Amino acid sequence: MTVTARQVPIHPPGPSGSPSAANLLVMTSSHRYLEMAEELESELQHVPVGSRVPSEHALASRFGVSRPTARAALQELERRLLVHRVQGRGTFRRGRLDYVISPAWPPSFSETLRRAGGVPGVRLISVAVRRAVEQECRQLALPAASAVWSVERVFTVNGEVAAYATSVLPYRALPGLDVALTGEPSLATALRRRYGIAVQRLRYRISLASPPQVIADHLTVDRTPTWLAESVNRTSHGTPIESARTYMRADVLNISFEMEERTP
Amino acid sequence: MTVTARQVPIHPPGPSGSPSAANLLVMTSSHRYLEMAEELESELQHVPVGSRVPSEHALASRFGVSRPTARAALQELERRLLVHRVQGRGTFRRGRLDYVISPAWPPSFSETLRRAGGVPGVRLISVAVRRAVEQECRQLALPAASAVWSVERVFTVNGEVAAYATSVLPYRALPGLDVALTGEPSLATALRRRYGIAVQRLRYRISLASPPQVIADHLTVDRTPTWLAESVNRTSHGTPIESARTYMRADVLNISFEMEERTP
DNA sequence: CAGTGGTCTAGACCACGGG
DNA sequence: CCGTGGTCTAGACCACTGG
Repeated sequence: MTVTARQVPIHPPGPSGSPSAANLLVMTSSHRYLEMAEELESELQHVPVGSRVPSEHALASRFGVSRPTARAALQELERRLLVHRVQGRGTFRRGRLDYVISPAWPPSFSETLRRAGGVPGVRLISVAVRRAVEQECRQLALPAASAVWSVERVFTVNGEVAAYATSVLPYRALPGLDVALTGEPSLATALRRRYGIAVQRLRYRISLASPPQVIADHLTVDRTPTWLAESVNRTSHGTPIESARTYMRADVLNISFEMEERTP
Repeated sequence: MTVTARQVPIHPPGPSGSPSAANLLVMTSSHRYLEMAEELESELQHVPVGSRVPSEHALASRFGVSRPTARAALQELERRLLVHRVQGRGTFRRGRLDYVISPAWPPSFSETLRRAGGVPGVRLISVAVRRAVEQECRQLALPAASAVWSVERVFTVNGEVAAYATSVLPYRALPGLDVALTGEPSLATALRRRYGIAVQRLRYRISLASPPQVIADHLTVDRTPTWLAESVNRTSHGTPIESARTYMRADVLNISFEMEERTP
């Protein structure tokens, strides 16, 4: 059985207009900016990441439309995650990195990014001690209201902000974590070097969410949806050691989440 | 909820404005549509899903802005997945369903949706037999160029199109699948009733992608990014039985992907 | 300083849905 | 039929980046 190739009725059959050409013009003229987007998208296929894309003004005159229309076309390409726009600088070809999460690989942002061919960076925003809330105690298998480290970090890839994470770790088990982190902002590395702990994934849950304003500011984006990963990591002995919430820009990273093969 | 309320500042703050007040106006007036979006977002928190949201025209007069500006505010809310707009009908509050994928649960779209509190529907688009490409043979553990069923389906939730899937299954193992599916569009149910096969997840990979135009048409959306799930299911004996590619609307479903707990 | 994108106006016509 | 959202124009001013 085939797909039937449903006959689509002609669109607005203009008043006795000339046959096909007229129909084509009518159809197209009401979606001019989408046509432009299609045309530009196909041209962009062969353009290297980071290249400059013509300006709104240039496109307006090339396609013979007003600037708002040319702008709409570029915004459409931005929604499709194909380009990246910066006020005062221009529009540029964008490429996303494939960030693969798998139970088989260690839970390090930097490691995962390097694997994807990116140059990772970490910036420590804050380290603080506070009492854990109920959910955090449950996830880390701690007594109620235990003291925990709260670590706030921003991650970059190829110089661009890509993610924001808040991690919560048990305080007693990790004395001097604040000092350890100021010299070595990679949490996985700090845990290994300072405490001999090799972290592994325990739980991971990912979804798509519109970030709160505060976090959107850290990510230097508007509040369009981003990845939200909620994770718990453990030591090689099975003890939960870190609970994290990570927001990741969907226009920079294409998260690809792989499920472990079940042993049959 | 009444309209107006909020005293809206006078618009064009003419030259020689008053000092600090003027500064405030300048700051705000350059992000008027975002201010509107913030205000509307907070109002929308308490609005039930499906409710009508004021029209562009109404908002323009309420906030004292032009229609394009009011429109920009509503589009911002749409990007944040808070509202849903239909030409000729209006703007409505949107709610996403939490679609949870976990190795522990059976790989049935309908089942998963019911679990999330939605009313699922399936529409069969096509069933066909063809030769498998190399990758499909590998995933299904079949000899090269084996015959396979290719099944195309569209899924709805609460009457709205939510997903589009193409499944590939071995032909020899499933005689008469086309007939079985015309009466029972749920693949999991058909496999169980007709062949006594209980499918389970084997592999699952999820990411975010801009769908091809053909699939965007099936989903009745523009080409904004959607979820793309690539999955392989197996029988209870471990034999791969289905390989699928599923596009799911991110504005309808919030996919939440859970990793199995590793046995320590 | 020129060029870029970001915002905004005040209109216009169209396609669509429902009464 | 009217009201909705979808598209478009031809301008305007602003904020930001870079040389």
